[in-house]
Amino acid sequence: MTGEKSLDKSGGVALWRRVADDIRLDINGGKFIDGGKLPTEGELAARFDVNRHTVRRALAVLEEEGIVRAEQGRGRFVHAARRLSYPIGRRTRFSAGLAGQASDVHGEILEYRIEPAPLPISKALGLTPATRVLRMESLSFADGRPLTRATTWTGPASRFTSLADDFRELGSMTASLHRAGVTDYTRQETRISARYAESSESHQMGLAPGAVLLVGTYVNRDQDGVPFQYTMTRFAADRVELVVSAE
Amino acid sequence: MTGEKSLDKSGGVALWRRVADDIRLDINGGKFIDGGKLPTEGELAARFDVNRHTVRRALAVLEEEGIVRAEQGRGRFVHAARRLSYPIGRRTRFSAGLAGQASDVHGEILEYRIEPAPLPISKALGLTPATRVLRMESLSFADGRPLTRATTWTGPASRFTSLADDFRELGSMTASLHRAGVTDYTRQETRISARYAESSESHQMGLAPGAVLLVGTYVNRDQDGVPFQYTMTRFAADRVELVVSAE
DNA sequence: CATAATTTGTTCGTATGTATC
DNA sequence: CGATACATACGAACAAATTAT
Repeated sequence: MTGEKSLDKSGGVALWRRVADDIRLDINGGKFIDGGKLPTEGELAARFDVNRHTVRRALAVLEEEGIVRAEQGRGRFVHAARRLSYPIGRRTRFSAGLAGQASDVHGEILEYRIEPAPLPISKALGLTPATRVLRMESLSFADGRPLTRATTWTGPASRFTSLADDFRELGSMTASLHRAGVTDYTRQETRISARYAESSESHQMGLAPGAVLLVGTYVNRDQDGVPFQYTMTRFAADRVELVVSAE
Repeated sequence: MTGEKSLDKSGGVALWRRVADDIRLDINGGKFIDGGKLPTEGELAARFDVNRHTVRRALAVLEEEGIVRAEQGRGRFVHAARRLSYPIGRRTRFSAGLAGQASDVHGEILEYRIEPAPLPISKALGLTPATRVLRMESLSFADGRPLTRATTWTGPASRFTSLADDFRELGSMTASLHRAGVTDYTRQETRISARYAESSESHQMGLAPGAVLLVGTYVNRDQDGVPFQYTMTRFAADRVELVVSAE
């Protein structure tokens, strides 16, 4: 047996929430076979040293998320969703990277606007401050589930007048960029951090409040080495892992 | 201005905790200049639409963490700790990667044990199941603050009998491996995920309960291409970001 | 088939923590 | 600093569905 799982004093997070997070970690970490049976409420209550009600509340969360299914008199059963592997590299393309892992992959624009570039963006793209750029807020889905929430600054705006419309029409960033004369693009480096989701983000991605996000930021350069796009992509950490491959 | 910051119904996380997390995100995200003045309690209460007591409790947490400093009658001031950049690549070496960012970098072994390799480990290292390997639990520090918490399986054990002792003596994994005949090593790929810290992890790393961890897992191969080491490293997400560079 | 044991589902009550005013 | 309303956590008891004997 794995032994006791003791949880110490709160820190502002409810006990049922910590129990739910812990069980979810075990499920996603493969400690229960998919389709297998979860320990009973009583066993879990004993293991975490909490009341059965607290365990039930935690399990209710996981049922709402669809990773646990309860059957009266029989027990609870695991329905683990496989985590997708998202490749990070010099020539990463969104849909190509997920090929073979999900059958339906598509994107959706939430909002787009032409506006002066914020200072860090204009600096990263080598533009004079306040040059106008296209900011796009978008969601991507894999098999119907939200996978990423991205903010993309593309500029200067004069070079990418129809990018948003093209993306809406074609559903592919690579194809839309091609229309704007970007025949090829690469990224120099990707910075990866992690943090809690803000409430708007968890709402848009259908995540529990305070879910964990992987955040990747990078600059794309065109075939001539000119930086033209700054992207911040938030990944739902319980649905995807990032894979860095040496080339 | 960004407008209202509305926080929706709890989800098991106390309001003061969500306000604290939100302000910390803003500080770490660079929305307040280091050394600059934070909005007054009243302004923050209005912005988050909460009671002033709630803001005070949130700020008390941030003061305890040392990223906010209160001064009687003047206000509160930001003391943002710069996030370290940890390079991820084929030839990553721990201390070398942080050179120039932190003056004091060192490691510490919490525990080590020779034991049969768990199935995923033996598989990744190409060993027959249950071959004995050396498991090491370690912490690393940068400028006195815990930065990573790693679990390393090195095997087969017969090849690395004195690795733990050497590491304790030399304080360097690269140097210790050299003694065991590993003159050079590289990693093929790194998988990056993120999750909440378990209570033992947040305790060992001196983090708030439920803090966010970046988790990197990778396999190292020696100069002959033989996999000999499987590592899982947990990074405190608010102290470090990972940087993937194209080579 | 009958009954007991197991497991989830529900309803009380009580004490404490959280958040506002 | 209280007074108030609501969420959180525990404990005990019982009902309903399923499985084992």
